[in-house]
Amino acid sequence: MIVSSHPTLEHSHATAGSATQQAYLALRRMIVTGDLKPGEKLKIDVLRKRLDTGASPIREALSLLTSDQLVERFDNRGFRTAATSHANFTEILNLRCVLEDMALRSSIAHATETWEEALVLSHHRLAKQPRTDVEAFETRHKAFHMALLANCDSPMLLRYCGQLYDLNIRYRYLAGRALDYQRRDVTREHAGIMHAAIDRDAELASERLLNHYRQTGAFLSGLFAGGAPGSS
Amino acid sequence: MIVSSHPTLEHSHATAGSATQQAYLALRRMIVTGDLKPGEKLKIDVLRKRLDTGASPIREALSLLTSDQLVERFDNRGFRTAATSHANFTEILNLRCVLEDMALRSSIAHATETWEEALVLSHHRLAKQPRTDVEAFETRHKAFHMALLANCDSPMLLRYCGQLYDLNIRYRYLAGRALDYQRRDVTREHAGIMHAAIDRDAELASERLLNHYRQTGAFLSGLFAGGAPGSS
DNA sequence: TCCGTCACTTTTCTCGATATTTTTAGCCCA
DNA sequence: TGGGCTAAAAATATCGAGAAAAGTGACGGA
Repeated sequence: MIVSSHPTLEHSHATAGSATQQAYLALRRMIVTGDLKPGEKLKIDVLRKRLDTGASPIREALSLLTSDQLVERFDNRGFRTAATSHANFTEILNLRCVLEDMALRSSIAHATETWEEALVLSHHRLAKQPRTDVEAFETRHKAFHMALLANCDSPMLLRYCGQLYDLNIRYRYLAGRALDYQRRDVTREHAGIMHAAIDRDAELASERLLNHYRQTGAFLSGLFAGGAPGSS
Repeated sequence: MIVSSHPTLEHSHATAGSATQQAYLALRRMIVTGDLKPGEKLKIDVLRKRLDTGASPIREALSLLTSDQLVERFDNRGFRTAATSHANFTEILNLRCVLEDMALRSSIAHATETWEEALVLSHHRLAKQPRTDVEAFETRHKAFHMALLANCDSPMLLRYCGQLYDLNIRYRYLAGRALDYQRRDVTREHAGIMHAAIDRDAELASERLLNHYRQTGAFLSGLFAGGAPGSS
């Protein structure tokens, strides 16, 4: 169901998979949710004990996380989580706006009934999910946003969007519940985007989507001035 | 000097580095140049013997190559090189056009003398490099194109451009010397792009750059019809 | 006081062996 | 003949120990 940014993992909350896979998922979540802080050194041994697995799976998982730009690797000097900064946040926001705009328009251009129905479904699930369970909410939130783009004809573009989504969500976690959720009626915004998409109105849908992002973006960006998230 | 698409490797033709690093570079080149064919199964043991190293470095190198979308990983089912297809080629071309357009404009907008000089230098090196040594030529060709974008203010965007460049060059290698170099005066095209950039004429530079890409693109695309490269 | 050097500690990286999973091939039975 | 089961083979994935590299801090000379 849930589109992962990485071709390797298919299951959303699967029981097992290889040790590497489990480590990958665990580490990924730890980084995205801020459990592992930006720029933090990732010592193999520490992680090995924490996740109760061997060094090889950890090492391989970290290498894979490199794809997602959540981890950086330094030859003979180990791994660390990607740093955060205001500039980086802005970059992500800008790239998302450009790429998601493309993807959304393409998605709408190729609209099918199946896509439309999947979109409605993901929206329903999102609307029904209470905000109390933050992780569950974020999972569905991503699922909804990816469902919007899912019908686009470019898997690579989709992959980039997924990646950028996760990088962005990381900043949301870092900002903490500061922005939970400002004063906006986000639910209404989602519905608005979805309806425009269903009506095949690419122009309107895109406008609403980008607005959606830019508002959260501006808010988060403001927090930086206040010195909230970020390492450097 | 040479901007690598991967933060890990700094040296262009360094002597050593870790075994993983060496494997990464070797495998990368093998895939890009078509020595390892698209969609090919990558058996650890075979590669281990071929590169005369352990299984761990191979494994880790392959995981890293995942970042570059040159390798795909399947849990418990090993690795294979990324497949090629006409659709994929088109995707890459389109993404490149959008992203390089952004990057180039940004690069020009932030133009400095240092950047300008580095650009001129890379162009000179490219012009001086005879086409007989294909790999050396391609290295400088990439260096030139990246130099154009290098001054853009978004490292992530740059990274994507570098990745896409390599994915594209792979198709060129696959097409073989079929397009070496059609009937165009590519050298003149490069000079044209560079001069527009130096003149800070973003509009013209971008137009020339995209034209440059689209022409090669159209040509390569034509080869697909003739059933030249690609696996599926 | 400052800088370079050396030995020591910590951490990363690599190897070879073993465990687990997938794939293949053979076989039986409808 | 063909589908499904089982055993053997092949490949992947994992572990634990040892080698190599980077980091640390004390000592000695200018």
